Amino acid sequence: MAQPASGNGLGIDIEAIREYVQVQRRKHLAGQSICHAGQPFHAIYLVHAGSYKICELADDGREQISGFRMRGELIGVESIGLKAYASDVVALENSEAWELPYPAVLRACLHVPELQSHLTSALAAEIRCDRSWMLMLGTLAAERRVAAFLLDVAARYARLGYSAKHFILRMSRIDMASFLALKHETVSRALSHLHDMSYIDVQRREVRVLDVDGLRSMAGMSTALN
Amino acid sequence: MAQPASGNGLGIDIEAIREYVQVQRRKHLAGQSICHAGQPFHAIYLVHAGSYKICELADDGREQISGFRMRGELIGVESIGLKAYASDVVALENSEAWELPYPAVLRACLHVPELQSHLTSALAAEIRCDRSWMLMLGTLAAERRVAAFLLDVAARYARLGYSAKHFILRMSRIDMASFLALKHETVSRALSHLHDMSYIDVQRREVRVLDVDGLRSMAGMSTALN
DNA sequence: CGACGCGTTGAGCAGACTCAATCACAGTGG
DNA sequence: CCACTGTGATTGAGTCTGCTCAACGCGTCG
Repeated sequence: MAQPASGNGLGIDIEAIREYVQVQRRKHLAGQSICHAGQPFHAIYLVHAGSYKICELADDGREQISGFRMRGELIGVESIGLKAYASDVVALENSEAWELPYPAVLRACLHVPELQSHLTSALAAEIRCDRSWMLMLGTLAAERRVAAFLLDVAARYARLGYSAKHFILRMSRIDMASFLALKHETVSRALSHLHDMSYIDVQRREVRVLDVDGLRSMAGMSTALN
Repeated sequence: MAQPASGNGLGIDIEAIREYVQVQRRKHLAGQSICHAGQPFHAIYLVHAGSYKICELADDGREQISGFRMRGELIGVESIGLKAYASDVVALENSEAWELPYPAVLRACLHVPELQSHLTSALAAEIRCDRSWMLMLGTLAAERRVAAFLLDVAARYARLGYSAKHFILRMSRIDMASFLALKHETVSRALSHLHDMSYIDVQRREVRVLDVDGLRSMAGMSTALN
């Protein structure tokens, strides 16, 4: 049911909607934004390469990363129904996202009923993913959150066909910390400690997972499933 | 953009879909559940009276309240696309929710295109609401979270036509604490302190707001807007 | 090379937690 | 009617996790 979760598993079938939606390929250099909070909302995006971070902003300047997106995941869906985007989205590395103008997507839904239920399911999956992280952040201590985060990243790389045991973190410690509601020093210490306990091997952004079950038990996930 | 937020403002127009969807009124006594995580998903619900809490569950027994719902708000949308409900939903008092069988809702969307965009917007609003709380929980100290929570409750009562200055909290300190990722003693102390500072008057579950702007500035919300 | 951003590590502090006692209140049964 | 019980709320005292402040190392880039 719950599970680690992040992004939406269900990929939109691009080919099925090409007929109705004019898809634009948008490239972004590391640090460039897809959209800023407050800018007119006109499209959602499907990540095609690289990765992005989503940043929530408060009136008084507080801000927090609410998630990271990689290939096959949607961006901007939380702004549906609004006049303007609700958050900033920034490329973590040189990346590419496909722009799907939202009015066209809505029109396509009328012609392709499965698309409608796909979109709805994707939105619901996004909610479950957020809720799952709220649970993590609300109930796990710092080190356990970091363990859960690593497992999530690993699972997402695995889904894309990359190694779940050896990967490069695309985001800085500060971004990780912001997402996990911690300070970057705490994240750093947690990683060092996981290293000391031989759960992982970590050098800067390069991570090697040595003991998946160890990490899983820290993150409060049954080692049996998955 | 962000704002306090909770539930989805947009009420589904029941009359417009009565023709396609067989709506059942379901009453629940305090403590009774609408649904349990793992039970087959078949319907979403619209709260008609009373209030409910939504509870997320982890494999290892951890659990957390992820939100509260009152009149006009939807329940169960996060389970769309799944075979089974993702969370438990429990009535906080004697309440009533209208059951909308999901397959029928989907079918109705084909006949009433506005319903489709309404539903999508409602899901997106739910995501924004969750993100807004993630930001609160991730960036505000305990007392400020409690202040933000009170303002949110007040705003929701106001929207229903009740007083925003004097209301009864329907949930226990433990439920509030769970939602705010705190311990119930901390919530209790925070409320007492807000009382000491004359921002509120609180006796058990009865709350009187004495200084809205004071609370707003604590919660990091501009006092100008709204 | 020097500057800067990022990451790591240490020492001390403080906010939130834990444990525990007490109080208020509703429900129950003698 | 009141003692008894159980749950929820409040408050206190002491502890500890994660934060703050600060120094330092590494790597990149101008």
